[in-house]
Amino acid sequence: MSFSRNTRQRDAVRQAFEQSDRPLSPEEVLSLASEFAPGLGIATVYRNLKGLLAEDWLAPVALVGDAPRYERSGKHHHHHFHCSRCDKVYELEGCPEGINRLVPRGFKVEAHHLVLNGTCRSCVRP
Amino acid sequence: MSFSRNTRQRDAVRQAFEQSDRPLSPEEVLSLASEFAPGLGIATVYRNLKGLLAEDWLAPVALVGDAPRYERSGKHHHHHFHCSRCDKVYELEGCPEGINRLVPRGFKVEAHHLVLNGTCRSCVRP
DNA sequence: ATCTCTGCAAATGTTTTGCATCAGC
DNA sequence: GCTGATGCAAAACATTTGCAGAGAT
Repeated sequence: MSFSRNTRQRDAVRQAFEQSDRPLSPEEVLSLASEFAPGLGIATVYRNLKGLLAEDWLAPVALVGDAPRYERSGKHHHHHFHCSRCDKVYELEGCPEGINRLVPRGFKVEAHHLVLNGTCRSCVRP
Repeated sequence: MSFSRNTRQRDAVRQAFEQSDRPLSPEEVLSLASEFAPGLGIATVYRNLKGLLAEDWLAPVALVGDAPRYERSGKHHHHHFHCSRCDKVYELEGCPEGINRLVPRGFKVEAHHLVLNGTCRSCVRP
């Protein structure tokens, strides 16, 4: 095992996520974290994303037809809403019942991811 | 509007999906469809995937930490299980209750996607 | 005969890696 | 001072596009 050093850049990436209430793409992380660590490079963003995913500080969010986003893990359990008009991703509270009923015998479930697609409030009434 | 011609290659791509009971990646499509259309190029696969998505013959499946897959749309409503050991994607019957309860007021839901992650039966007992 | 589709190769866009240097510890 | 982390540039992938020629209608 190796330790991770606490660099200015890694802190900046973490801050980007702490300050944001929605999942971020690598480019968004670069632009947000650059304020705290000027000169930050995209390669460093990717390296830190990978590291923070490995230590489970971040979790990936998969979206249909769009690049993956990342968000702080360890929050309370929640799901997502992906607006097809503005592409924003919102967090949803709660979790539907009966997910375990879908699991075939012999399969072992460790996690689940639910994404609702549609139009968000801002886009419905502009 | 323009019409799509019925080429050997397009048929081959469609056949790949008809013969498969699970979502496919572009590379998998290339290798399966090549049997019906020798010499098939990856660019043609991508062009046909795009076309078949546009005419709603195919639907994309987003996976956490893995490239997107595609499957025939128009099947009965179902969800997916993604095995983190062998990376296969299975179809699940049924749909959990109460998804609409998660939707904030003013949001309009058009679709939802649920993916369970874990270990499939073949990988649990090898 | 027309005009779309194909294969190839080049172009793009995204993510990863090699390497010299920098900076935490 | 040691060693992991960074920035840059190049490399590796994945996907898209331009173009000349093949093939569907």
